Amino acid sequence: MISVYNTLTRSKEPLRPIVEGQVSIYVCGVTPYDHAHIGHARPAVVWDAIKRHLRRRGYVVRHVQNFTDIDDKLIRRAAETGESVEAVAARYMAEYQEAMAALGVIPPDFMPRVTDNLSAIIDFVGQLVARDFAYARDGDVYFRVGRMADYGKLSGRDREELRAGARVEPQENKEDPQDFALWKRASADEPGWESPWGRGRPGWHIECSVMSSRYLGPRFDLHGGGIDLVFPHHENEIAQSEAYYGHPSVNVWVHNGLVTLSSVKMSKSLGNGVELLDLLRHYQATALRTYLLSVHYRTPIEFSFEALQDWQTGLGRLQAMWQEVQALGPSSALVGGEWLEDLWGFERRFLAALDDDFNTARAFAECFELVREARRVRAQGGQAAAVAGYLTKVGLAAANEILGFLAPQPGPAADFGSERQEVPTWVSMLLAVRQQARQAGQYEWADRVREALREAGWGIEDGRTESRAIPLRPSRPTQEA
RNA sequence: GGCGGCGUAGCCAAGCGGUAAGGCGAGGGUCUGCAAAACCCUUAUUCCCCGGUUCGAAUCCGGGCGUCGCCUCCA
Repeated sequence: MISVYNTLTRSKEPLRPIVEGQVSIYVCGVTPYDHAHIGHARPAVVWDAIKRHLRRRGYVVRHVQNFTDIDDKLIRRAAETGESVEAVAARYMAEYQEAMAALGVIPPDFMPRVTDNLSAIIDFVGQLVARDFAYARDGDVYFRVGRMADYGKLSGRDREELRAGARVEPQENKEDPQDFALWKRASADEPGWESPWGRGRPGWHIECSVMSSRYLGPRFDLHGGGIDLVFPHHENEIAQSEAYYGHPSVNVWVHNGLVTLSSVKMSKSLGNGVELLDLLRHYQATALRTYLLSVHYRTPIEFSFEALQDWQTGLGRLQAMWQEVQALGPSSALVGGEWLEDLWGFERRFLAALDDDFNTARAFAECFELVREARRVRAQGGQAAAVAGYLTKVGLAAANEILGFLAPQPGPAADFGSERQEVPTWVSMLLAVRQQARQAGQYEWADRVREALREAGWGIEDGRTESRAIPLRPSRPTQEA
């Protein structure tokens, strides 16, 4: 039984799909007006893991994630660069998808865009107006929040408090400061679509109500997004959809914690090393992906290069074990002991962790314990080692199906660990001479060469029979002052 | 000011009523000419503070303090 934390009820609930054996998911996507950054990757990676786990548990999953390809920020950006809104959106949508592919994210089954859903949006708004849930004023259309008695139920606000706190500047045209725009009049130089209320564009919230129901039906199982979207976005979405359908649309509201960036002086201006394509140049794609899964999805992550680096280091142990066992096959040896049951039980424990509100942090802990136990048994050698190795391979493969920490993903980022940087001739020649010196016992000279190479950016590892040169690189992007 | 999180070893982080997962780091060890790499072992009598409930609390309740998010565009 899978349990999921529902923001609406503030408790974990058993997952009870509307249609037996199927799970429908809608996740709020991005507005492609700037580079994709680490914060955008979290919901994508988290939902990717959730989806893979649901599939592993036998559900047929239908997953929709939108692009908000028309909005004020996009219009502003287009004005700055002198491009069309479509061109700006297309560029950043492509970048986003490139980054997601590198992170091993299975694309959603549908990625609807607002601009492809205009007539449905206009119809939806028209219905709300016709039924008095909304009103038009000078080409704008507003939702009448006062019509919804339980407005505020998701975010735990009540209308009186909202009014008292009223930071919402009363807009001239609104009947009530809490009313929000379903449709916004477009000025002559802005993109717009013809509608019964004149030329305009959709408000921010309406798209999700329309597209979720269009692709998943008037009721669906899970609605995701960042915790920052709870108010006003999801609150308003609930108001619209429930006004339209007369019943709740969403079974379970699932919100991921944010990636906060205070330590890297994050602002919307970016350019500080947290852009995904930039990060992917300096860290393993698998490390970046799983760093976001190393913490429970509802816990906020205070991003730091150090924490990411530490995680990558630890992940290397899992990857090293995989390298060691991936060629092993089943054994005919009949061996066993307590360790056999431990290794055998891995997948059960791993999946149980994920059943519990998708606890990827605990799932990873199981992986590390699997590897440690396997190391212990393998150190003893013999048939037990072969059997333990094979079981570990099976376990890691199963875990990797969901968490995705092994296969380096194709993409702009060469995988840090697997990349074979070309060793220059002068280095290999020096290494060869040094090897002879070592065999002759001239260690003092050999040590000096090692030191000199280190300063030149090459680390030397002396093995039993040969020495290797490893490129030393900065482990993270240099930060601008 | 209102609403919602969070505060667990040097750092990151699970656990959310039954007696502290996991990772990094650190210390010790195996291997090695040494070093590195790799691997093994060790590393919180205790969970921000003060009260309370309970046979029993990191976990529940009340009150503080700190911190983050939202209330305006944000994943």
